[in-house]
Amino acid sequence: MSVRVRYAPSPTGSPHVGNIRDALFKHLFAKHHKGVNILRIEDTDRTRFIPGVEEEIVESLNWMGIEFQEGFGAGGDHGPYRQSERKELGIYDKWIKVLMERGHAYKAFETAEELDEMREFQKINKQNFGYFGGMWRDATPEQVEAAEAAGKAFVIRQRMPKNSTIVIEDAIRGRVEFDSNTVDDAVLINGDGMPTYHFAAMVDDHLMGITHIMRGEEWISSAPKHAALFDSFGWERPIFVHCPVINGKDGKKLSKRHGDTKCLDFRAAGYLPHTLGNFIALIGWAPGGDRELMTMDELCEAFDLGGLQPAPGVFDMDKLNWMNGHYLRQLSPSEIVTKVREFALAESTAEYWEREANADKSVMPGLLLLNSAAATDLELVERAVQLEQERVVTLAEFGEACAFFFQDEPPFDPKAIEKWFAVPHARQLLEDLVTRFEGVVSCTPEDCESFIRSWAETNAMEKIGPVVHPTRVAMTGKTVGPGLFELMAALGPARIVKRAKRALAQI
RNA sequence: GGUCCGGUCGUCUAGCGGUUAGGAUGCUGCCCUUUCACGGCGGAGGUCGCGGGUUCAAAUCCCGUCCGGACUACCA
Repeated sequence: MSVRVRYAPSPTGSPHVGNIRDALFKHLFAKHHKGVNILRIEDTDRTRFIPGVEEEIVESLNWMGIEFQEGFGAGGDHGPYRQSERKELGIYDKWIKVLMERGHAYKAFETAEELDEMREFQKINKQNFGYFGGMWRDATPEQVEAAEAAGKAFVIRQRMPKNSTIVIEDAIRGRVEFDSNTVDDAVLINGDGMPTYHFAAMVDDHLMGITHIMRGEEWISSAPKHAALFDSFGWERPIFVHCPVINGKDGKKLSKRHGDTKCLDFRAAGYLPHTLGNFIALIGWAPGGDRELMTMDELCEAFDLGGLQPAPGVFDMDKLNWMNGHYLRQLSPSEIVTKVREFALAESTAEYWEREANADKSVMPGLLLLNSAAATDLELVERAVQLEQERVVTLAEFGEACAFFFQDEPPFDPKAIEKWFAVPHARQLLEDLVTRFEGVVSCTPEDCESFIRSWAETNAMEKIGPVVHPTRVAMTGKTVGPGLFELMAALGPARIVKRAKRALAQI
């Protein structure tokens, strides 16, 4: 039988890296087995629905290259793939009726207040929390009829079997046993007639032929409810795969205080989708051996349940940065220029960098400058990008890193001036620089190098450092950056002269 | 309170009864070198949570214990 898995997000918030990793695992698993990955929207709780999130889910998934062969936005024979629509079609009504008829579900008429009281009582008396039958599990048909006749609101609860052991075979953890008496009677249909996750997801998983229920480990404790549901219907249980979650550096659940966690924020921050994918695939899963840097195809090829980790992992930004720098270095300058330009122009990029949290970083001006420079002098931009790509970690950094190439008057770092324009030979050096390149049409890195070296030699300098540094400050305003000769050649004689003259005014 | 899950360098992990416990990242030293990076070569960092067993032999198997986490909603 071919593998069928589903990614079933709830449109209550933009997907964070944990959600996306969940989706990635399913994509890899489905691809590996040439199976089907299904996208299903779990929007049964209308009160928590946030407009626009469905779009963000799709956008995140598309950006990451996570594919669906079936489901929301992809079509298929098991639709609709939005649970609210399935509810309208009466799918859940039909199946809850079956459950009721078989005695595996019952109506419960407690009010919210009564339930609160019950929980309070349980807490005070140190009893197990939860609804284990209440007033209605064993109510007589007459009592139920009377309550209905009185127009009381009700929910439909699962009648968990008593005094039995429910065994879950988890693909990662193996056999997990539960005493059914410790599992409460979950609400299957709420007071509005909407199915809850416990019911809708399991019915859909069966109807959609899901073979593996892959989900976060936070679901382990409700697995017995789900298993019991499948048993009650007489359906074959899918294989449960409870994946480890991703935590923040402090070992706690990922949240805003860990910085960016939304998938799309990583895009806006300048990370490559493949970096994020490769990186998060390795949290909670390993291909065995020492493999780390892998293409999407390699990940698909290598992915198996056996490599899944039982313990939660921590999201390590340092390693993400390293990996992004690595992949950035593998791109050609023209590929990078294209990416940076798209990146600079994307609305989400500006939105991200204008946020208060990023107010201290000036990223957009450089990005925009690079973009407009590319329109007039693509060659310069490509050379600039090529020279900077080995010292940059994200797309966002290219703007600022390359800025001095395109600025008419790149700002001087005061400390750089202090240090290198104060040397006794600075003036003469810059004047000679002007003389050498004035009126020259073009120059190669070799031309620049020979100028610097011979200048050092004729001025009896043992090393070229004292010649290079003042020149660098004159050319870029900074003390750090690409190799001087390459950078000068990219700038060209005209700019070299102009900048040398400008620097002379600073001495 | 209850149920369940988890535990190898700071972090991600390899390991599946016999290894000097390996790799990556981060930190760090050296080399390269015009700076910063990149790259190359080293180093520090793990009593495999702890305590018992089983075994000639345990990170690997068993038990206990501690610590961490999840769930315990008419949310997912």
